[in-house]
Amino acid sequence: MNKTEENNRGDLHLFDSQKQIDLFSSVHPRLNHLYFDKACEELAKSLLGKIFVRKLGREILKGKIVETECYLGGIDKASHSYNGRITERNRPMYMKPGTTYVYLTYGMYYCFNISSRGDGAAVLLRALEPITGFDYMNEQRCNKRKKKNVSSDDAEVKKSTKQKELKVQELCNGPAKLCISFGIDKSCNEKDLSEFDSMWCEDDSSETQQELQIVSCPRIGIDSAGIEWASKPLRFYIFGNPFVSKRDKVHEKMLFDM
DNA sequence: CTACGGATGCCCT
DNA sequence: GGGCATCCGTAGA
Repeated sequence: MNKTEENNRGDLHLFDSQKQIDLFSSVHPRLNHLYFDKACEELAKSLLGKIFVRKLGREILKGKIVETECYLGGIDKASHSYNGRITERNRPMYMKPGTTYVYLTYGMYYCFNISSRGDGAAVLLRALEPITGFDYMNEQRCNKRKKKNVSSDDAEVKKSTKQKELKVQELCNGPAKLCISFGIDKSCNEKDLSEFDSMWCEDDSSETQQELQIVSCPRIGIDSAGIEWASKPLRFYIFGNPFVSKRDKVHEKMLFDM
C-alpha cells in the first residue's frame, strides 16, 4: 500500500505539461459513449476497476472506481426517478448514456451519478481508490472540514491546521467524500462523460490480467424506501479492496459459498 | 468496533 | 413542512 502510494505521488510531476497529459490519455483512451449504453446493473459492475479522471486546470486527479450502486429508475422505490418521475433535478437520469447527474443531499454534500440508458436509471459512485493527486484531495477534504468548526479561536485554528493529514483510505471512501476530493459540484452536472473536457473514465490497462471479485449487497442509506427495495443487492464493490466505504461481511461470505 | 445526534439547504408534496 | 442515495465528533462497549 505504502509502496503504491509513493509511486503515485512520484508520478504527479510527470503530468505537468499538457503534452504529457494528452500522451497519457491516448495510452489509456477514455471510455466512449457506447460503453455506457448498457443496463444499469451491468454498467455498475463494469465500472469497477475503471479509472475516474478529473482535470482541474493543471491539476490531474485519478482514482480507481472500487464501489458503485445502481438505481434502476421507474420500478425502483429508492430511485429519484421512481414511478417515472421527472423533475428539474433528476433530468440527467433520462439523458444520453454517460451523462453525469450531480445533486445536493443533506444540504451540504454532493453525490455523483452516471446515467445508463436514458430511461431514468443511473449508477452512483460510492468510493474511489486514490491514484494521483493525494495532496490536492487531502487539501480539499481538510478545507471542507475546517469550515465546520465555526469558532475563530486562535487555538482552535492552530489545532485544525495542524492535523492536516488524512489517511489515503479516508479521502474518497464515500459518495460525498469523493466529490469533495475531486472538486465535483453542480458545475459538473448534465455533462457527457464521452466529451467533457475536465472529467472522464478510462480503462486500467495495468489491471487487465486480474479478474475482479465483485461483492453484491444491499445499498446504503435508503431504508425509507421500504424493505423490499432496500434489501436488493444493488451495491457492488471490489472484494478485498481497502478503499471501499463499508464492507458487508455477510454478503462477502456468499461469494465463496457458491 | 457500533450508535447516535447535529449540521444545513434544496427538493418535492 | 418533511425528508433526505452523508459525514463527523463523541460516547460507550
